[in-house]
Amino acid sequence: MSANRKSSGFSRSTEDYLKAIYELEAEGRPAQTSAIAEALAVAPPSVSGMVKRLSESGLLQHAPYRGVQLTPSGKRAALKMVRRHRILETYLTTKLGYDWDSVHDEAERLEHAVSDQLIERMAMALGYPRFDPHGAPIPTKDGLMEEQDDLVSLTDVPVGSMAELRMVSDRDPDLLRFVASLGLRVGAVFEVVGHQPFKGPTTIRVVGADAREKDAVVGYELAASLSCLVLEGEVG
Amino acid sequence: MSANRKSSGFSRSTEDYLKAIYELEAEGRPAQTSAIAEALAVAPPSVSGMVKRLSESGLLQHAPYRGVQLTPSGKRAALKMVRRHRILETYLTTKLGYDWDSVHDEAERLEHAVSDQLIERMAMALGYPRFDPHGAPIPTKDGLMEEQDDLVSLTDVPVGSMAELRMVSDRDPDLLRFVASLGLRVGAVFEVVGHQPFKGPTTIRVVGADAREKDAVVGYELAASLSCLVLEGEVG
DNA sequence: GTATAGATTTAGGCGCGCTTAATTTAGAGT
DNA sequence: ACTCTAAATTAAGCGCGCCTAAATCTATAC
Repeated sequence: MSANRKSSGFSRSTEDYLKAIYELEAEGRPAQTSAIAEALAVAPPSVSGMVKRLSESGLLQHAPYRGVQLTPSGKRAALKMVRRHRILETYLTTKLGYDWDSVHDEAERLEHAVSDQLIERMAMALGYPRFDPHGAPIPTKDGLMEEQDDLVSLTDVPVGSMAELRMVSDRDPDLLRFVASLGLRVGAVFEVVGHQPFKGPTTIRVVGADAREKDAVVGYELAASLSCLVLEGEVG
Repeated sequence: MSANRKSSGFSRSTEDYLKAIYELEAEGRPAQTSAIAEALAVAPPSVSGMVKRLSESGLLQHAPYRGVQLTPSGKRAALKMVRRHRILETYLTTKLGYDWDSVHDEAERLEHAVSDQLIERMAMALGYPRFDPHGAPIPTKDGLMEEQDDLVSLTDVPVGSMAELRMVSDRDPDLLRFVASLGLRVGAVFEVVGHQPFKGPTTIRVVGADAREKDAVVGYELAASLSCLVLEGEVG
């Protein structure tokens, strides 16, 4: 009889590793030791050790010196954590008045402590939302997640197009606060005025809530992390 | 930089020990090693080890072979956990439809993961409740807790008196379900029909929601764990 | 006053997840 | 083909919190 049994049956660390590996795979990158280490803020040898344990548990496959891949059961567990995280973020924002820049850390801790029952009750109270406050799709209980294949990064939205902000990473609170300060939230509509070359900034014209327009300049790195839906061809 | 920093700054185990010791002290019993061990379902030597660490951290005083006492800072930390637990129980019951018999375990896990901010937001959403669903008083943010000195155990309510159920331990879900099945909840009013001697059962007549009356027989152990307010002298 | 039962502490050890230091491997460049 | 670098792994060890077994203390009974 060991400690640390929650409803998932995995340790806190195990849950963190699975989620981090899932997110790396989802970004297309192969899940390398160093990438996992960086995501979890641990030293690479810690990852080697944990990867060994996880592959012995059948949660992932390990090609030594090459990388790691989730097995179906590992992916299922990871998606469960993603669902928990996003339901929690949505609940905290909708029901308890959290801002979108402050929910991540809270959800990060709670996702290891909640029961399946609590998550389902929160989901029900929210009307089974499909997206979290940052626009990320919420996997269903059965581990199905909507594709977002029509989204492009702001850097790739053609000049002159109208576009809608659809998704921002929840990782960096400062970034989220800054984005909000530009008048941008998920669903905000704007026109792309121009891209500077050589990874320079993008200028956009945001349609504010009061129908006023406001120009904003967004650095390349930030623009690259904003996922948008291009609305139509050219403007007027 | 070690792991496991939450807003409280203590490890999960530390929080559990402090709360358990607090609850033993609150019941008047001296907090002995074996009592702590039983409360936490660990072996006595584990307690000796942890007590050593906790007293080195200044959270409690240890008189070897005698027992343990919380220091002011230990008591503060313990009351914080009690507040968290009771706010969580109240929130889950009031806002998410949990029954009073199923909230304890969920709160037990969540209390280690929530931030101070989340607890305060929940408390606000609930209108700063003074009691949890089992009738236990909720300490304030500053660690003040209402006295409940007018309550007596059901075994001590005089025959013929009317009384009101005010508090039940949240520990045992089966007990709580059974109590509910008798028509008893916090605030329920009943008449004590009789006590059998030699630790025999107590018979009560519960005033139901539909104003019908229902007799119920309650074993001694259970009766001892029901805290009641005696309403007036004799009936009729 | 002493024997003894029961509680407590010490001793020794384990698993998890982390670290740093040393070693091995993969893969790119010449 | 060989060298060199960056990434990954192995080696060794630590802290926490748990365990069992053994030793020790307290307190009660006689």
